[in-house]
Amino acid sequence: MTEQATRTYSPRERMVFSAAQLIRRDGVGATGMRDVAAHAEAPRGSLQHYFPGGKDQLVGEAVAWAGRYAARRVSRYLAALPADERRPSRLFAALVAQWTDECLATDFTLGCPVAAVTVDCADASDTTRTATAQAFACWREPLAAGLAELGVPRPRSAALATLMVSSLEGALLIARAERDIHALTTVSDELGPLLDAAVT
Amino acid sequence: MTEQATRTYSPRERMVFSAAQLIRRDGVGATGMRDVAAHAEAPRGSLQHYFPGGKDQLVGEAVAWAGRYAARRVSRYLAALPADERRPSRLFAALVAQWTDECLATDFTLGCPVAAVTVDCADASDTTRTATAQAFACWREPLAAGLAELGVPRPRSAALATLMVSSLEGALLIARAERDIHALTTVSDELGPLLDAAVT
DNA sequence: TTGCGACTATGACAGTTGTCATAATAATGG
DNA sequence: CCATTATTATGACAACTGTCATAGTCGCAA
Repeated sequence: MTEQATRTYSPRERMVFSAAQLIRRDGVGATGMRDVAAHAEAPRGSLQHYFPGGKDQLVGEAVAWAGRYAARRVSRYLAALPADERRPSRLFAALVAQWTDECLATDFTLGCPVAAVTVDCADASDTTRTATAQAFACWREPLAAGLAELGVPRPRSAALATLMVSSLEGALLIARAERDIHALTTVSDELGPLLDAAVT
Repeated sequence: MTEQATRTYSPRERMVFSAAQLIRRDGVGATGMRDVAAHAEAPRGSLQHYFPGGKDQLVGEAVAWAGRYAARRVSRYLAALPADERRPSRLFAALVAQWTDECLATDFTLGCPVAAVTVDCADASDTTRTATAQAFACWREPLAAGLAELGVPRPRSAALATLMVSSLEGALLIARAERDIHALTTVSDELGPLLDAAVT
């Protein structure tokens, strides 16, 4: 979420990226298309060219991008786990730490774009709602696979993956409201033993 | 959240109530003040009279109302627990069931107003952000007290309360995106044993 | 060159938004 | 009854919003 997207990325990609960035900070309603173009340093006229579906399409692609990004990050953290820390609790702690660091670095200005779109569009636009559902699935799937790889039996690993995503998402919400990391660390600490106890 | 607010409630109360209702369905940005007045069947001119602070004040009061409501509900569920089910897992299950029923009854059109305001206003308006923080605290406090009453030692009960709120809030988000109860029930089932194991 | 496609520029559109100024009405206490 | 306040009514304001129509520019192939 933090890599520079000024060059080597096409204007189209930058607009999707910027949309996700602005949405997770201000919400969908407060994010105008003109703002997106400006933030992406992309020409305004390209909006209707690349996104003929209008704002719905742009928001949908932003959410899809965020989902793929989150999935990639899970795989990366799983692969980067030290040999003596290959436990579910460590994977979860790494995920939480990522959000914690981002919260502190950005002074709690950024949330989760998928959560924002869910809250703002779940009842209005069905296409974007579907996009959020797929984004959550996209996030949960590699998590469940990772837990299985760490020794959690298969049907259970999926359930624990949804528990991880749920508590992480909720804790992020609370952290942003309180401008305090406490909820995130609490969730990580409390859930750790439960996760490790699920390995056979 | 479902009681009829047509009579015996002042126009002012109805507007706050309607604001919370509309916000948790459409988000803050998509909820206009004219919509709130119309939904509350209140005169439009009363808006600037009762809420001279503008939309910020109205949103803030709606969130505060939602926080108090949630707190009241926790106490009620705690008191209503059958004598042979006075365990933390049952309290949590009751809370989750409440949201589950509401999701099914309203076809997943309604979310949590506090979450919506957090996502939409955390970075924009600091007064409403503070309101969301207080609402979360308002919700967590009686939960921690309830856990303590059920036998969870004091410092731990607060941590488990934030874990409960976090996972519930996140699961509600996922449920709304997927239009499926599954995340809510999963969270309830998986967290139950952990909660009961904390009683001394 | 010519032509054709991809991309961009620009301005206008109708519909909102929140907010305010102003005035009329209802209620209440003297 | 009057006077004072609480509430409501109404219209207008400027500032947006997303979307569209139209024309423009660029690069590239024939």
